[in-house]
Amino acid sequence: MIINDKITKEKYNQRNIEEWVKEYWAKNDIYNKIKDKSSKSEKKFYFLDGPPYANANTIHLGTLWNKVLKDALLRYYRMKGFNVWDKPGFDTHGLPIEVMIEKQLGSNNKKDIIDKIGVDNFINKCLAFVKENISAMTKDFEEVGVFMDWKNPYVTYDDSYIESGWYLIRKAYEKGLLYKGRNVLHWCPRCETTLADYEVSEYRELEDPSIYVKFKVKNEKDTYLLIWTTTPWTLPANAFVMAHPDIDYVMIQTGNEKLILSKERLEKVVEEAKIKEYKVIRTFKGKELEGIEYEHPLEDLVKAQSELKKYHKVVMAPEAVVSGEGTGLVHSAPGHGEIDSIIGSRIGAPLLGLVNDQGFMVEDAGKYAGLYFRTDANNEIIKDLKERNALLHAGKIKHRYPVCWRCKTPLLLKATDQWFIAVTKIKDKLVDEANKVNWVPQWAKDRFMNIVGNVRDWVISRQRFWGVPLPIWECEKCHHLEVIGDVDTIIKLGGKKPINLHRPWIDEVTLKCPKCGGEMKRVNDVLDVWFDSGIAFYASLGYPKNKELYEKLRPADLILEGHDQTRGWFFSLLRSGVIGFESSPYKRVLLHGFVLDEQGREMHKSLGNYVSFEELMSKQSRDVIRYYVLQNTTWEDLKFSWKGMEQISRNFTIIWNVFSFASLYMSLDRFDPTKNKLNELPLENEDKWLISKLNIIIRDFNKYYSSLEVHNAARILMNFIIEDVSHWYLKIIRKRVWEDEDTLSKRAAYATLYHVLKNWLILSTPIIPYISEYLYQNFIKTAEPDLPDSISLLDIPEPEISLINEDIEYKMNLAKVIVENVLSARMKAGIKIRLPIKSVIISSHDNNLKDAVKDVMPYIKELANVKEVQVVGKEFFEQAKIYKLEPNYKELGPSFKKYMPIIIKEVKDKEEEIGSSLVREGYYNLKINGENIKLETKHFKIQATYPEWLEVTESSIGIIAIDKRVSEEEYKQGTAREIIRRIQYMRKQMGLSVDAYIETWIYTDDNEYLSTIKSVEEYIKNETRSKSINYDVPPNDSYYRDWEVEEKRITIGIKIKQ
RNA sequence: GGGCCCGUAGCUCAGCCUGGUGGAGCGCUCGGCUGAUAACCGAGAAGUCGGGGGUUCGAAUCCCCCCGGGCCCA
Repeated sequence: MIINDKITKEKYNQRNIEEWVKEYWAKNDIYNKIKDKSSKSEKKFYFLDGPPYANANTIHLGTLWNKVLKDALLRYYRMKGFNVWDKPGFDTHGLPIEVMIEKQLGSNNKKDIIDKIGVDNFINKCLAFVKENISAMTKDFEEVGVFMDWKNPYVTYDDSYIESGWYLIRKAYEKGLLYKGRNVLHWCPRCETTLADYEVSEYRELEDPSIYVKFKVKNEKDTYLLIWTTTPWTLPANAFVMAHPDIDYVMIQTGNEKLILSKERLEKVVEEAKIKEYKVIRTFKGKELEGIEYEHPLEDLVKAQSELKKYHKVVMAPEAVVSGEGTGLVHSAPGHGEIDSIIGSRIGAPLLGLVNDQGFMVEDAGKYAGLYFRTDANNEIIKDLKERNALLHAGKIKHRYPVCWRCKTPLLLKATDQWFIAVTKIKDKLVDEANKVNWVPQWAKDRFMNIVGNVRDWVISRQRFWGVPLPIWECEKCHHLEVIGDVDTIIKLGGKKPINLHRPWIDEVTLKCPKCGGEMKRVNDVLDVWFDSGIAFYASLGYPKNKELYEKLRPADLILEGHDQTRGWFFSLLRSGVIGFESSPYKRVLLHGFVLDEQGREMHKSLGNYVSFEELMSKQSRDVIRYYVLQNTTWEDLKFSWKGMEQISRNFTIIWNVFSFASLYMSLDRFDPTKNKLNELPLENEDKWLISKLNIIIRDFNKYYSSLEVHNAARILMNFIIEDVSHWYLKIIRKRVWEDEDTLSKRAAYATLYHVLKNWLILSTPIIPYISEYLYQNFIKTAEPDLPDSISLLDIPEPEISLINEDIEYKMNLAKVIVENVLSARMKAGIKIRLPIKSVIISSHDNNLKDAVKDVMPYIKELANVKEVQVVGKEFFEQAKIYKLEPNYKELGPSFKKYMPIIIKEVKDKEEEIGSSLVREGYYNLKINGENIKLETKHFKIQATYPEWLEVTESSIGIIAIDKRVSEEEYKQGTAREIIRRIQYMRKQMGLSVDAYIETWIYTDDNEYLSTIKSVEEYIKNETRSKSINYDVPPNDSYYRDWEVEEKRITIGIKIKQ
């Protein structure tokens, strides 16, 4: 079929295009057609989607980038003939969602959930909330053209998913990795749950007491250990004092008391405590303090102290003593400090905590029982210390203090019983498996290996509700434990399958103890939410219920997420993979960056720099957004800029114009691509050149995709259509295309352009699928109706290496250089392009130039308006008078190394002499310290001043000059072009179609000028499709206007000629 | 405090691996072109290549230290 002119007639509007395409895809079920095609392939491609957290009803720009990048890759792999697994996922459990629902329901703590709201009600609310969010987020993803299996996403709240989770816990148990332990961990007293290390991510500037407390040394009169703390509430749980064996300590006398503290801190402490007079009695190493016993100032007020008393000694703990703060003596409460607990267990001190789950002091805290830790307990303790003369000084300190990442409540450290997986035991295997993974970019691997090398045991239990229930049942009688791997086992052990595997329903399931026959109840905890997404690699495929699918697809061929997921998802996947399957669940990882604001700061609603998905979509079109995020270097952060997108949107106009140009002329000439095959037509050099370029693009595009450099693929794609096709090729073929007659040359140009545009469109599909589908449907497919229903059903082309033509590349590049230089010389000389240049003179070191120029003459003629090009020997420019030299360090350096500074100086001093010798002889002998140094032309860039009639420019190929002298003949032609341009302009103003014929009137009272015009009448007639030219005042019914051309007044009139 | 990434023109970024006179696009000023023109071409202004030190005849590039931003951890 012939090409129609739909694209030409249409006014370009990207948004309308996208709406049309969106509708087209929906109506014609394109996604499923693509899936059908892809699923027939034997080449598997298991892509695993990192599930976004379903806690909002819209997506962030980062999430958008994430999915668009995934889409750009999946579309590519499908078009490469892979059977692509594209199930998206959503992460749905966890504390953040619980907290949001709590806020919604006005709950303040766990007790409210249990007593007022009801756990079943609460869970149902959480479920409804995430379901709504999932459908809203899905809509957003679809809105930017993400083709994934949205009808069948995996969601972590599904019973089947939960059961898959149990499988891993059971596996860990079977391998002896699951254990219950008592550890000091961060605890949120509002959420009443422990937080894993990585959840302690938020800090606030908070004010705390900063107190210096005196611990009396036993059996020494008026002698005290001086300790410093910002957490007075931990003092009741004090067990011992830590000191550094190698640093210097001092004993000072102040008043009638002796204080012991570190030498380094003495000055600071004295100043802060406002001690006026003191004397250093003795200086000694910390080692000497080891074993010194002390009396705790609150001993009698705290019940627990009767137990802790026996540990009241100074213990050596270099790892716990920071030299820059405090007093060098650190009070230690093993139940409330991480390092404290480690040192404590070394000396056998118990992990005794005195704060309950809600943050209040417990019974064992004696006098302080019932007080909230950071407020009332602190105050009361400080008061008592003061009364007992145990307080040297009480000040305030503002410091970064960890708060709960969801509810912002200040955290505390507290010893609790939790379930762990002993990841440290499988560290070697983790490292081995991690090493097999291919990372893009490379450096991400170093980062990851560093993380893997520092693993700690994984606290999997959380004391919450909305999560995968921990599948552990304990016998009330004999304390036997059963770790359940699936629902069948529940039934086998006498339990009933609940209507839903979540709490509270699962809590009601009791089992019969196989050991003693007693009743077994489930441990109340749920699993860390990181557990959920970490098992996605098999759980999203229904394993182990359905073993086949995972066995077929494993391992994932590609995962890709933001660089924050290095420690997050990438790591938890690996961990689960090794625990459950002894192998890494993925082969390849691609990192992408974050979306930051224009200044490179994080986007926050509170900072006012936040751009929402909605705002973005209301201001920009989908393809522009897609291209904008995809062209950014994938693993670097994206500084979001409206202007940047605006720029890209302008490039889209050019894309459109290219197709519009093609459609205009091809339709006018009734060009049929199916009947005009590229290999049957006589291609001109420029055609061969463009096809060569195209094949380079195809080659590189595939290369970039295979190394996951989508940004480079996107960049070369745009660069090609703009620079090579629009700016260069279309300009060159204009003359051929304007021909009225049906020539083979014209057809060759059309066939070339059609071939290139079609292939370009196919390549661009994964990146900008809307415009490419639209142009495919309305430009390609109208001409080739037998093609499939969507451009996405075509294959990504393979490069035809034999068509990559270096010779033509070289020549075309030569033409570009010459044209650019001629234009530049014209500019300097003030000669308009309409005025032909008689002669261009080139002197080059390139010996092939003379022949090459012949081949590219047409381009130079056409684009630079030049009559002839002379390639001359370098002697031609010897007429020049003055030579200026610029050293070419790249050449000079390697040749002369150490002599460089002297050479540079000599060259400056004897510039003209050296210059003219270089030009005339080709070399110059420079004597330095009696040594002869031969300078050659290649060592310098030579500049010269030339005669008046020459305008000279320098280029990479040599000297390019134009002859500025304008003869009669050139003047005539220039005049013709002046007139032509104005007539063309008027034609356009009138809205005439390009092939319409006109009648033309030209009137001027300058007779000399008129005769010039008359002498080029034929040329003007031809170019403007004028049937005749009348040298008279235009009639009133013509379209006419006055012009001033080179200071001459002229009236031109035109009228359509039927 | 530690690990990794980033810092180049007013803006967005390439160049860095493999050292050789600092680039592109946009924006600005001036000039030109014109039958795909919201396009295009040319010229100009604009840079301590984050700062300092080192290696080298020569450093944006390699090495060390520091500063700012990001991510992850402590």
